[in-house]
Amino acid sequence: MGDTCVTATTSDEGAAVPVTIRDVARASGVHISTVSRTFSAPHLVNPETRVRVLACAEDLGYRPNRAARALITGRTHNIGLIIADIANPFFPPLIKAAESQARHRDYHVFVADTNEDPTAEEELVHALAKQVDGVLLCSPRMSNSLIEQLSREVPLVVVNRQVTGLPCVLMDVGQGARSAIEHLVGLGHRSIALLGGPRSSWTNREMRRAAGAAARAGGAELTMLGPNAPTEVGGSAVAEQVRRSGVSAVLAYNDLMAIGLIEGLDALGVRVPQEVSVVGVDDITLSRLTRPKLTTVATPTGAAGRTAVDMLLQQDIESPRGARGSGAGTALGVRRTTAQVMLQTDLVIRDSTGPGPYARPARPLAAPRGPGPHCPAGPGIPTAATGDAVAS
Amino acid sequence: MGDTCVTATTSDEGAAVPVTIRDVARASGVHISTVSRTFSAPHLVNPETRVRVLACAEDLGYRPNRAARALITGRTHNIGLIIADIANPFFPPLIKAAESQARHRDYHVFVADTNEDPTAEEELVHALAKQVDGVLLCSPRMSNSLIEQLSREVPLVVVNRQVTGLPCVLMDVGQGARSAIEHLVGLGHRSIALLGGPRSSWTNREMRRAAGAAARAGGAELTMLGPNAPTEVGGSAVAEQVRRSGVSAVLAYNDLMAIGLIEGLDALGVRVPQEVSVVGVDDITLSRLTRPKLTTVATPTGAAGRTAVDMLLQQDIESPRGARGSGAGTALGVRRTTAQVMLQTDLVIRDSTGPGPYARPARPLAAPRGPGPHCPAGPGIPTAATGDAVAS
DNA sequence: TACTTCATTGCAAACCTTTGCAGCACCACG
DNA sequence: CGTGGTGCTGCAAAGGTTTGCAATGAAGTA
Repeated sequence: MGDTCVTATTSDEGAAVPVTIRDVARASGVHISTVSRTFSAPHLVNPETRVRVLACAEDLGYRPNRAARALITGRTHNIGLIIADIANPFFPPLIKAAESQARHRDYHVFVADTNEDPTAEEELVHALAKQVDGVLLCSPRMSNSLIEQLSREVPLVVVNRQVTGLPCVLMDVGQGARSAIEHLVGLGHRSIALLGGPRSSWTNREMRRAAGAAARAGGAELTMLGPNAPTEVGGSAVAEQVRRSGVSAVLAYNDLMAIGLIEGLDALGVRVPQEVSVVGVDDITLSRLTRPKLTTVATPTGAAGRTAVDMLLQQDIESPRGARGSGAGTALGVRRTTAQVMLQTDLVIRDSTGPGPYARPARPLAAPRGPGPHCPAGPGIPTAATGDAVAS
Repeated sequence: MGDTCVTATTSDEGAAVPVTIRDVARASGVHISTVSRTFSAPHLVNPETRVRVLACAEDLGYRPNRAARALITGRTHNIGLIIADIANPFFPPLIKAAESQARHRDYHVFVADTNEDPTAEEELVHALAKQVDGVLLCSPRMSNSLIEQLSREVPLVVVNRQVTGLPCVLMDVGQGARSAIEHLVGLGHRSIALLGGPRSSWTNREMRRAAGAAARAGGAELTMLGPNAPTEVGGSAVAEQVRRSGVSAVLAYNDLMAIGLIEGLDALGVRVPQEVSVVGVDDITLSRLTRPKLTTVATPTGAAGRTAVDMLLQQDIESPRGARGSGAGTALGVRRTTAQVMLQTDLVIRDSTGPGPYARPARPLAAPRGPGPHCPAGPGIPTAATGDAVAS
């Protein structure tokens, strides 16, 4: 085992004797149903008995078995959160917001990472299906039809993807891409590259569409580069290609790629923003820490997490899953309400964009460092919509 | 709802009719037990029947209910992973390694974030207890005694904390802190600060101990600063204090704090490493992206994740939890094997450390930028021990 | 006093699956 | 022909909980 130091000891330890509702019933001299009610419907049991039962439960260290409860009620009070890549700093704020929102409603969140792998996504939905009351699918890479199919197995809310008939939380990256392109055109750039992300990404398609339109409108030429891995190395890998293409500005699929690209250009001796301007998307905290600080399209990730949880729980509550009456009954479809909410994005101008070759020298060659003229006050907090606005 | 755009539609959709083993049995004309065996013990059922059952199952879209199965077998094939802060880039590599290792052994991983909150930690262990076969506790903030108590409820493996009697995966931050101090002393620093992390962190205590000893041995004075939040803002918040203290070098609890500190010093006009040298711990990817690149103690996070999963599964397999015989039987303790493994750390020298006031001018004042003289080849890949070495 | 109402509790079925045991048919062997 | 074995299947209990229904007793009402 080489360098690793291992010490091992064997010990007799109190085995995990699972204490059940039955033990508590025996100890407190009541029927198990009374114990059950003490926990799940306290108003139905005599205060005296209640305290006695609670005391015994406390004493024995009893904890209700949520799995067994779920078997009957059909509600686990868990929600699943499937994430394309935990290592992408875009997601943690979303995860935390979702967890906090869920906690307020007495739900727990189980996060799972798919490594951007569609197969893992599908498998995880199946694995989670019976253990959670619903699943949040964040930036899924699988096909729309598969998502629809899976949604029949477990309630789904999709984030960063539009699937008709399913509740979706979207961020207006179209608007964001447009603002970015307009910003660049305004700075005097006429030859711009769009650094694409994963092919199966909805965000990617939206950006292409919107950026293309905005470039046409602004009289600029837009070169599409990609698809690429949405990571730092994905960005640095195309630095050479960017240089050869001769563009003076780049809009990247996300901040990670933008940062990677800047690194790559730096290694090639290309200066940002003096020779090439770079814009990212997401406004991850990292984008404030690199030099130059990154101009980027801020996405309201926290609001997205909260909204998604709200939508899931709302949809979930109105149609309990474990319909008691089995077989013979009406197998009619449930009238289900689906909503799509679109959250605003905001361009945050920092130091990675500067004047391009066609910049009007109206003002005496503004210093490329420092906040651009458009820069709003402060670090650019997006006007994130609060997540509680879900139409019925 | 202000800026948010919401569209809502109502649709009739196929309800999630849960198809059970019974439906499959009816459809294929066999008893439910045969269906069960088709999935969990295929060799016991006639090949012909098997294909028929499988066809029906496929047809009906049957998926075994893992929760119900767990109720009987006592095994969920899930493992829980409780993380102090998902947003800390230290954790994602650990999470991914754990997930990959678990997947190889046909387990799923549920991640939960506690926001560095001990209460949330305890609550999550309880919530997970019956839904997983074991829990990995990463950098826990609760007390040792509480951890021991919880370990009676569900098998636990602790990462980044030493708890006697429990399996632990540790990283040798003591050694790391020593190397860092020796590195600084060697550069001619005699007045060094230790930027502490959370008070309840085992790593924090280890670092204090080891750094203190190393400083004494090297004839340097060590100032303890903290406790602080183990984040970027936690680091930048003490920049002023660091400047006032007059030290020429700082060892930070982790990279995030180190980076925050550098930011803060930069804002104060203090240059790193010319005026103050800074060393971090963890070697997160970010530490290669900031300027100056961070000198840091690399911790083998991936190996830690893999090892922890291995230890949990090993401990788990040898003592199945759902002991069939209930009450009357022997309530003796199970003979349980616990091991502690210590993984190596490695100092990676980059650009945030330079000569101190007592540097020997042996060589003509080396340029402070660029890799230091000790820098090994490449980006400093730590010689991480592979995680499969767990003694029994 | 007789009847209704209410609060509290017990009973037992149900949720979905696994699994020890037993039954059955069939074959081979002596 | 009897015996034993084998391969497959069914039966029913078990796992921990919830919940509709019924039973009990007490209090209130006429």
